[in-house]
Amino acid sequence: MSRVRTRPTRDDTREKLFEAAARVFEEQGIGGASIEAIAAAAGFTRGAFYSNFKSKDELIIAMLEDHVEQSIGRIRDLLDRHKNLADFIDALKTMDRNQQDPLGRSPLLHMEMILFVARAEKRRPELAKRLRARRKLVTDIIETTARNSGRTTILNPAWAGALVLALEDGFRLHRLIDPETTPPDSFFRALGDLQRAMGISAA
Amino acid sequence: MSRVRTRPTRDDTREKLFEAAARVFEEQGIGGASIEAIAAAAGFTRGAFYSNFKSKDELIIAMLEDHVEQSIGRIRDLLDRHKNLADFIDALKTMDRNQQDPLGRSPLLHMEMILFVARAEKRRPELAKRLRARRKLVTDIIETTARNSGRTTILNPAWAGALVLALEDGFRLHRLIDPETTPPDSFFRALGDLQRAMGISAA
DNA sequence: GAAACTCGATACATTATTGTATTGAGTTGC
DNA sequence: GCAACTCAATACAATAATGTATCGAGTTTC
Repeated sequence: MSRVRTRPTRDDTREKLFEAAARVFEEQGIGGASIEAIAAAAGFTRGAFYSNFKSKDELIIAMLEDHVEQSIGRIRDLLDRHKNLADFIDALKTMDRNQQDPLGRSPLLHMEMILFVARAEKRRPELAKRLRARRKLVTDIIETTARNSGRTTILNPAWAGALVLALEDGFRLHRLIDPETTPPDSFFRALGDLQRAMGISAA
Repeated sequence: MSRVRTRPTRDDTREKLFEAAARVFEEQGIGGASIEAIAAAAGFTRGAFYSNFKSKDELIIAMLEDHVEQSIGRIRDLLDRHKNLADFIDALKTMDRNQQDPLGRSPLLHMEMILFVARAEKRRPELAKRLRARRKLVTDIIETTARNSGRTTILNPAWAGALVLALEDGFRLHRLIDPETTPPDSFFRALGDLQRAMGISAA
């Protein structure tokens, strides 16, 4: 260990580039952002960028890996800490706000990334696979929860997961252009409706 | 009127540029597409492009106006021709496939455009307004239908519209990266569930 | 049918963007 | 403490993209 570190570590630089890229992508879109703009937003030159990533694609892929890993980690963690459903959902509500990774923080960027993955499917099928794995984790949780909580005739448990995820991203998307009629809690409100609808089957 | 027209009309050219832009945007994203690439895809040079549009932004805005107008028109038309709900939904199902405007045809482009509008909100607030108007038309229809069909305690009619639209775009989005678990009829299936859930309230 | 007009092509100047090769300050191993 | 190494900056070459000005074939008007 040196006495005083005057140079940031490699990880610091990468992290700064992630944050900067997120800001630039949000403003200009992934396709519209130049490497120069990203590096500058992070307070670096292009040299720093190329020293850390081979290309814009590689940066994006690294950001995605990071995000999916963190997201899966958070979900597993919540699952361990909150055994009953109500607690779990409560924890979800409060957590959603202050996230460390840029992708989880910005709905616009989140959408942008999904489109990137869809478009990159041919070149990079592993990206879509990662997103599908994350998706499957969530749908499985929901399916299990639905099965255990009470039987239903309205919705089959396997289907419920797909529904919930579609609702989440659907509201996220619509909130971008119509926040007035799409309050932040729309998704959780829909979740509540869904739970009630499934409970009702016993009637 | 001349006897034989050897030069295409202005509208033909614009239409070709729309189609070409849709293809290029789908492949490269809006931000990643150059004017050169769009013009070339349409079989023109950049000269033709600039003769018809001031910039890429203007082209996109024209495409959007076109799409929203057509979409609203189609909805109103369907509404007139199919007075009862079941017919209306059936007509929706069959119509969804073969649409003339590029934006309605490509889910990826549809999403891309929403992001464009969200990002352009500050520069061009009228775009988001148009999308919100289209959105309100649909939610109003759903609200009215829900009110007339049978009262409910599970979902309030005003809320049902937002829910339906979120589902539509949510499934559209997820189908891009996970078509396996998101069949094309997912949205209609969810619609059916929703109808049943609302009907149940009487029990 | 000739003058005015339209629209896409071409040519050109300018700026943006990219990727690589090299340099040098900072760091680590021994 | 000095040799090897790391990493961001700088310089450079090449290409990509933009926007404008101009030209000419085709079209309309009278």
